[in-house]
Amino acid sequence: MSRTTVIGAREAQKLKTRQAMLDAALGLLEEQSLSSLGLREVTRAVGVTPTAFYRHFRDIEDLGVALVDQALGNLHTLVRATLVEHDDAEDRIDHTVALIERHVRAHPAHLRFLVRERHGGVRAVRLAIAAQLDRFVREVAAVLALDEESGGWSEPELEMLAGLLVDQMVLAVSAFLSAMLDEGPTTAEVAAATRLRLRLIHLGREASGRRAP
Amino acid sequence: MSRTTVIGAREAQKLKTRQAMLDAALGLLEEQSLSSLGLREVTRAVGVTPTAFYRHFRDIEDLGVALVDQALGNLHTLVRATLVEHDDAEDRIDHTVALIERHVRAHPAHLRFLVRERHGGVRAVRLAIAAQLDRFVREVAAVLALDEESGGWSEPELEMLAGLLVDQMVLAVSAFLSAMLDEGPTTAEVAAATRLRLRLIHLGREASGRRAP
DNA sequence: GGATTCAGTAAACAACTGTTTCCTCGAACG
DNA sequence: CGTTCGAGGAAACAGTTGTTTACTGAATCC
Repeated sequence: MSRTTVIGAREAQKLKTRQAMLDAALGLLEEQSLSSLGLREVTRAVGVTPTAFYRHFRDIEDLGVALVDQALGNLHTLVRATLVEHDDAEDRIDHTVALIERHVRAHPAHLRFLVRERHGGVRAVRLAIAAQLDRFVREVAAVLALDEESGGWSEPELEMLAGLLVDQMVLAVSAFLSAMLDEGPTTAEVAAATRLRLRLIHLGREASGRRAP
Repeated sequence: MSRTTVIGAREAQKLKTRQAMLDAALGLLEEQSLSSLGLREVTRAVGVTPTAFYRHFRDIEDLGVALVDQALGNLHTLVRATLVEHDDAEDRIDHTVALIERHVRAHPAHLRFLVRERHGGVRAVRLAIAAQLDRFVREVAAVLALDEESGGWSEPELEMLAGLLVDQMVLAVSAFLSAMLDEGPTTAEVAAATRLRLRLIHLGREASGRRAP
């Protein structure tokens, strides 16, 4: 399933420094946004010459786009699995919120980058994130379509619901990150509030199906 | 109701340059984020010396915080008025979405700044925006409390609902802004999708009140 | 095993940044 | 009316930035 190319020690080293730059950039981006990140900052943090940067990226914007894919990488499949695994509404909500909290704790920098640059100042990165989230929305919609309660729901309606849910997840990620910095409510409060919101949305879904689909 | 201080020609000029700096900054921020905005950029755009900047702000962060209040200024009261004016759910949704679209067209730069810096790289600005939005949430909750359907709703539950709605408004603002730049869906599609979302949330509210409040 | 490719280096470029110190000159005050 | 005050200007400061050009030396290819 995974396309692996046999790899020489030559380009192994290249990939290693490339990844080092991405990691260093992610670290530096915890306290600033992409549009103020300097290419010299990145290379300095890695320990290479500024010129080496150009062997891997055209400019910082290019690096940002590369960063998007890594950041959204696993969350897709994790959420999908959680949704498929549980079909009771309350279970789904609890497990999804717990999953998000765990994921934020495990990869704070990646997710901070996503949340920050989703509406950030670099157009190409904004578009890359939007494209990834769109894929995510369609995946979630596909899972929702399997539920019994999706009886008379059209595809656009399901995508609307999925979009609503994905936005709630992103907002939850942002709130968890704030909680970890002691800005705003605590982690427990964020989890509780998110569950409440998701429950309300679920009720809306049920009610919507029951009257005019 | 408005506290107006009698004003000399002296500080009238000072306020004028201060406002010119805020406006110039807002313009420059359409294509970058606050953390990359230079104080020299701002003064150059206004046509004053870099040193003049310090007569008005300690640094760019300070200017950013000042910008927050201007940006959120009117939307509060407009939304409040719209909610109070209509109590039919469908009317509320239609008028609120229309109001948001109009407001985005009228003040794109202010709103872009808000959406961008809400999760942006400058902590003080993030906190200022969060504080303003929190006030907004409490205002909306207060209006919702007047509805009949808010029978057995506790205050935290009402604030949860209000928070959900305010987040939807912010997301709608962001989507309208993207539409104006021909990123993503068209303006009409954004309006339609937002109305769908708000309807679903309203159904959830009704259903939630009907069973366990 | 010799030729070639290419990741990373070294040094220099002009342009820009935030901040300081001192100065100017018109309005405001007593 | 003379004095004080304060918004804005001039010039210089040491650092920083992105990008170019020419190079080295080790892994790869034939």
